[in-house]
Amino acid sequence: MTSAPETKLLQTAQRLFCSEGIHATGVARIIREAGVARKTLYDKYGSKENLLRAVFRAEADMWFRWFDQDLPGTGADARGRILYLFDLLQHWFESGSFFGCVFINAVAEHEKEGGWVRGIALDHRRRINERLLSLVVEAGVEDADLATEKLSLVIDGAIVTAMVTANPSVAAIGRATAADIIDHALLGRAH
Amino acid sequence: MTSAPETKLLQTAQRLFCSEGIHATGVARIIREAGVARKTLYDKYGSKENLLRAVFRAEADMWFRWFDQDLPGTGADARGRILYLFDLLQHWFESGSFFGCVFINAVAEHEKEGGWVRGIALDHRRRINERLLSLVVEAGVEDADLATEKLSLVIDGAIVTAMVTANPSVAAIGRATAADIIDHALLGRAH
DNA sequence: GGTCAAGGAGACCGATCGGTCTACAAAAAT
DNA sequence: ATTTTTGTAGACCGATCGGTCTCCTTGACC
Repeated sequence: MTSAPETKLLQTAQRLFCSEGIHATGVARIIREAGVARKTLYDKYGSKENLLRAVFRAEADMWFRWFDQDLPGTGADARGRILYLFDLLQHWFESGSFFGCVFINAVAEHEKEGGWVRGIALDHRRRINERLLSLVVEAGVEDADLATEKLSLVIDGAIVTAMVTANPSVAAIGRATAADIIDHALLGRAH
Repeated sequence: MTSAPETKLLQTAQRLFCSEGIHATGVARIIREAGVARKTLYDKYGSKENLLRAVFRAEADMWFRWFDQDLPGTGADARGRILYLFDLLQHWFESGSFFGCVFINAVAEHEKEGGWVRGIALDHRRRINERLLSLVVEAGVEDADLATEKLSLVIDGAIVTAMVTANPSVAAIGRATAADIIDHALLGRAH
């Protein structure tokens, strides 16, 4: 059974927006590679912009699956789950369909002052950092807010570096850096 | 005295490519805001793509000024110079003309497989990491290659986070993370 | 003062953009 | 079996894209 046109469009757009860029991807190519009529795209999504919003939602869902299902499923302690997040990142980088984070990429190629895209990316970032923070707090870190900001920065750095270098193993660099951050913060507590 | 058309074009392109995106910036807007004739752009640069290459060169020059002039000018030791790099980053973020790294942004909005843009960004990255590595070695870090990769990742993370959040103080987060990395590595040596 | 290159203003080109619309086939619902 | 929905194929629209070209002005140089 072949997926519904709506799903096919979403998956094709997700792939093309990330691998080729959003502006560089015309609707003609999306519908051709999705094997779908032009009218169907506009019946389902109304505009290219709304299709992009759907891609945003899809990638956000991936992150929430990580936090709400995969991480708890490990049974590890908070520190272990934070580090396991980087294993999930590596898995993403290795998937063959990784060409950067669609939020970051979208901000990069849209107007940064007054545009709607940056607002959506900020929302996403805020929600991710909430989840991160609760892990950091559970790990018993001293200055949890600072450690969370550090980890968030490392995650973004790993994503961008993986996009530029096309080398999935940068996730391990991120993981080691995260360990430095956490262990330094835990040391500060003991002392 | 007003700058030469060539300079005006380069500065305008640098600003617009970063703040609005490369594909989203038409040559009509570049020449309008540069106050220059369309023909002049094509006399000087030949194409929009070549203008982008010139913008790449300009941003690379900024980094090399940092490494070859600003950092040695501090007179600090290697660890201090590495940390001072994040003060330079903060200065960049605060400049009002910061809208992300043009290399990263360009990769984000161009084809990632087989395109020429990613190659240029990789070259830039490699040259920056060379400079970083020599600082890390001078700092006396144990596994200098690993520490360099970590620092490079943190730099990219700071740049991207500053672009998305428009908050220059993330440079301080990056600086603190860099300190975690270096101190952890120096600790490993002592032990 | 005459010459000539540099640059501005803007018409113009083919291609492509996002988006709309019509015509028709397949399938689902009744 | 008939109606209604869903989707495809593709013509078509105005706008904009990057790039070329002509015409004209300006200012530096001899």
